[in-house]
Amino acid sequence: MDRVFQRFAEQLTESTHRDAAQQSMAEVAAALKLSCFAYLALARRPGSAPNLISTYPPSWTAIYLQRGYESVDPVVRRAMRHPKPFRWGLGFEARSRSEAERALFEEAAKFGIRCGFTFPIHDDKGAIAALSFASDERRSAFERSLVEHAQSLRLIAAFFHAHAKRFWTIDRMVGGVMLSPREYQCLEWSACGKSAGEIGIILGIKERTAGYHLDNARAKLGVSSLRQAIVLLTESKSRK
Amino acid sequence: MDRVFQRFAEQLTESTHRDAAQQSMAEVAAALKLSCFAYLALARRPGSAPNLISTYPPSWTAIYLQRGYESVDPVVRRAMRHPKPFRWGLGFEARSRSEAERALFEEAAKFGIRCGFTFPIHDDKGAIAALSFASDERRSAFERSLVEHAQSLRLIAAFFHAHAKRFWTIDRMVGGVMLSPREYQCLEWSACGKSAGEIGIILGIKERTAGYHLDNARAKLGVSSLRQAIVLLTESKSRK
DNA sequence: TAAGCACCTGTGCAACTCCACAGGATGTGC
DNA sequence: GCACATCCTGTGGAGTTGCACAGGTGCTTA
Repeated sequence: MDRVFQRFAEQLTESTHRDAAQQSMAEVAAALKLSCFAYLALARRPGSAPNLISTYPPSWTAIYLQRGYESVDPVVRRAMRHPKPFRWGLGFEARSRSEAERALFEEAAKFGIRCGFTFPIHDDKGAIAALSFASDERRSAFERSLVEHAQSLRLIAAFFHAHAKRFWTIDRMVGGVMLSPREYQCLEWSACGKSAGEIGIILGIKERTAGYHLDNARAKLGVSSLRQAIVLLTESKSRK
Repeated sequence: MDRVFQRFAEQLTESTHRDAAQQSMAEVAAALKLSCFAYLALARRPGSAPNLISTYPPSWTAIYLQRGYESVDPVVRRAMRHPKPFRWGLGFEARSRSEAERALFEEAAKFGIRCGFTFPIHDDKGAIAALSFASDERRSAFERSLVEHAQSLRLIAAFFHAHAKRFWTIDRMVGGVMLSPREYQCLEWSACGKSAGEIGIILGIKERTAGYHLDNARAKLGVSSLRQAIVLLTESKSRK
């Protein structure tokens, strides 16, 4: 079992994409006979989409994200309220559950997500996430494993969250400055070695326009060369 | 306790220097009443110095490293043999201990390092390290904490190792490739926006020579433009 | 001794960057 | 309506990069 955790630590630390992180957690879940897992990081801004890394059935996760089900998920509600781990199942919080929440649970059940155990994550920066392990029915191996490894899984949840949040490269904040969508895009392509002419072809604009956006990016970042701008871009990417 | 581990995960993941990593572990040790800790990563090549991150008394660790005591440390010997955690104290492995090993233990005792608990780390890549918590005498709080948190501490050891080994990355390793001193230097200046002519003036070489080194750096890194090379340089710097 | 590596330097030239000038359109907030 | 931000496009020219050719020295290792 310790080789499993050792391997998880290595893989997660070295993961630079969400697929690798997902794989590292999937291996832990398999070794502990925990079926499937879902790590859900709630958006900072209400109404924005959360971020998910999961081995739940893709047909279910696609629907969940598309319909914004995190807003009517009683597991999420509970996880937001308190960082203490909890069990859930079909009768979970039945008395305080809305009709929409009940419908969500019934729909998830059709995809084999009927019961589970969730580790809420409230980090120092105010972000809230949850790591859940789910199953289609209560199995003694599943339960035994959770009890036996509860403390380790809490640590694993914390580390997974600390790494996973770096994958949400969303905003265009570079060197403390916000670039426009086009400026950011052109700078990214330049960092890939593309010339203004090539960027123009890629984005369907003139070479001159691509150059214009790169000029703007340099000016905003207060640097005199694209190379310096690219350093700032790369640094901001690795900080997230 | 979970806030302690949560905080540790955040701090360790975000640490870019050994001081930050040391601080993250020191806080865990303090919270668990585990006195001081020492993470020792053995060198791959026999005879080379190990790497140490520790809150042991600096007067002791300086002597330990200077005299190469890892080669006569029975704790290290045991940790190299098997990844199972173990306790040690003044009578540790007395029967198989050499005179030099006995002397080492007695010397450490003078610095207040008399007993402890060690988590050996054997990673997938063959590297061997050990995380130890030590004390000047056996205290019930120390023992109780170790028993209670043994499993978490094993995970913590694995994660600490996965992160700490990044600090020993040899200089001038960029994108998995080792650049020559001059190549690295010229690339660093280029990343600051300096042209080959300017680099030549700075380093007291001809513009042509600076360009030659930059050409070599690009070739070694397998990229076609300096911009791409600078991305790799910046990434490798932020990973250290 | 020969080979490999790192460092040094010269030439030429097409493509590209950086900086400067100029023009336009659209959408948003006050 | 006006100001601002973003996006779009044209011109010119000096300086620089990327790629190619060529030469050399000194040190280390098998």
